[in-house]
Amino acid sequence: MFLLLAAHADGAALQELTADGAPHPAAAAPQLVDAAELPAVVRDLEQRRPRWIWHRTQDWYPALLAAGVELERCYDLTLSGAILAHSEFTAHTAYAQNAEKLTQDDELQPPRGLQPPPPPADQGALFDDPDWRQPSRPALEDLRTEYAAQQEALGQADGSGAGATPGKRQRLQLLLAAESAGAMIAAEMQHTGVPWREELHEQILAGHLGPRPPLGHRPARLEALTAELRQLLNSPALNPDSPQDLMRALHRNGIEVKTTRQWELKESSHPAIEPLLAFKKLSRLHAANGWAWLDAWVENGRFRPEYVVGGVVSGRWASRGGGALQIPRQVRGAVHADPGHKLIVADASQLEPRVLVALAQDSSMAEAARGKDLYAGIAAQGFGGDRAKAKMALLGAIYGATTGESGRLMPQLARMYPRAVGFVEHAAREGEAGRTVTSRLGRSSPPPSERWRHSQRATSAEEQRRADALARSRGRFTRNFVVQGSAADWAACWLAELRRRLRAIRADGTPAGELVFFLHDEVMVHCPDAAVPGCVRAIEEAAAAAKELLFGRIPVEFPVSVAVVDSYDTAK
DNA sequence: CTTCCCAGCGCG
DNA sequence: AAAGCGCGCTGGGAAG
Repeated sequence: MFLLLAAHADGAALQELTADGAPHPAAAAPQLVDAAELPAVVRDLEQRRPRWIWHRTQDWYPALLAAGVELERCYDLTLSGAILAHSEFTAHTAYAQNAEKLTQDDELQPPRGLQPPPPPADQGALFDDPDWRQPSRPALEDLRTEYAAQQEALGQADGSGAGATPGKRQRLQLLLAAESAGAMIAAEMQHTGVPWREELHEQILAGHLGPRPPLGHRPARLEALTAELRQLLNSPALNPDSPQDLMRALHRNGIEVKTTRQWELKESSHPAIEPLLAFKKLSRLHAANGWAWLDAWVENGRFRPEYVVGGVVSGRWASRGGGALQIPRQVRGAVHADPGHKLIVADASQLEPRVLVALAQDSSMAEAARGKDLYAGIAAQGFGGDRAKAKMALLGAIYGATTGESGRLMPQLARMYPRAVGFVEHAAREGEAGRTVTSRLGRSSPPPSERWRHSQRATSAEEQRRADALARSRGRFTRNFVVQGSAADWAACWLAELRRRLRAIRADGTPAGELVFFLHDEVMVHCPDAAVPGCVRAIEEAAAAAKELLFGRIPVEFPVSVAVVDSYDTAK
């Protein structure tokens, strides 16, 4: 069952659709629902297990969650439209070609059918009416047309799979489902929040920085380090937070650095370096995750960041506010399970290299990946057992390193694993030539900008040099995109499969854990003690399911390492 | 005064 | 040891 939900007057309009997006013949007229009644109506309809189709998950789901309504599945028209408009799998469709026309002038314009209605003609008179600049709320019929167009494009994605290998249409359909599920999970995780013990965070801060200072003042420990630095560098007014100021002071004292980055400072043995590095470390803690952060982002024992699904071109999530995807190790001790609960922290070990093995179907590297530690396997096969070397070589191949240690190791890696290295090299060539590359499930890299294409028509030698540098830079991007993007595909499926299993456990009436955090290749579940074993199993089964959804039955494992802990800092 | 960019560093 | 990918956030500092 497909139910389209659109904004209407002071509430919503609801319409049942067929699978291809036509109005369902049995219920031709949309149902109008008052905003106040909506949660109850939706809860009631959910019993028929529909797929909810809506413009943006963010517009509807948070309020429903706040009203206590959880839903099983949805179709997010904005996220799906963005994928379909750019995917190589649908590039030949009318949908993608129309989208391209519409976005030629403005990269950020949403797919057709999703633009907000133009403001009313007498907009000037409404200047102080807050309503006219509200975010887009497309009408039901526009959304229905858009859904039908997306389904048509999806149906035209060519190729069903060979044997057990999923074909392009299936993969793209899977990606849209996983992306939409991700949008629901993001809203649910924001609703639930990460369990965060403020008093533990404050203990960490006090231990490093001293007691909480008055507003606008440096904490005692930073004050003391500043005084010490001013003396050691003979600079009584030095502000060590200012790179320019600091650079001048360092130069006056014969410390000839080109930047003030920590690794460059470490080269010097001047007595001021040690307190300076200590200052930088603590200053960072204070500025990014200090008392002000705690005041702004943690409430009633929960950290509730906003996740931005589809916020990264590769398919990774981004976040807005609170730096949710950069929780430093220093403060992870404050992430603490409630009484009678555990945190289950699971991460996919060496995800990107393993994804590369599967993408390239490199059987030699698959052999090396049989054990828990892929890098050790590679080291044993050809780097004299030197794991660090093997790791640097492989990451260098994925990132496109050309110089330094990892650049030097590339030829050997290429001899050992011609298929895996050839795969990323091919992606790099495509990018250098201005073409697009695509993840396993069909998310494509953006085309080069007009400025980039223009640069490639260089005439002078100087222009040519710059053009080549830009081309290589884009090659590194597309090289990484196929791996990072496919890893994001895998992670999205892992997450969606895990959510499904946790819901199934809960539906039995058994207590189950809740997803509270997701970070590229890592999930955190907050779980009643009794539910831990079932939850761990769900995490592992979901990982196996994700592999099969992406690649079919192939002899490459994606092991997850699972830690059951009270506190996040003891997870790794 | 506000707005924008940079350097630096946190995460994967 | 210090290159190569993707992000967000902060304070400083320049530009408007």
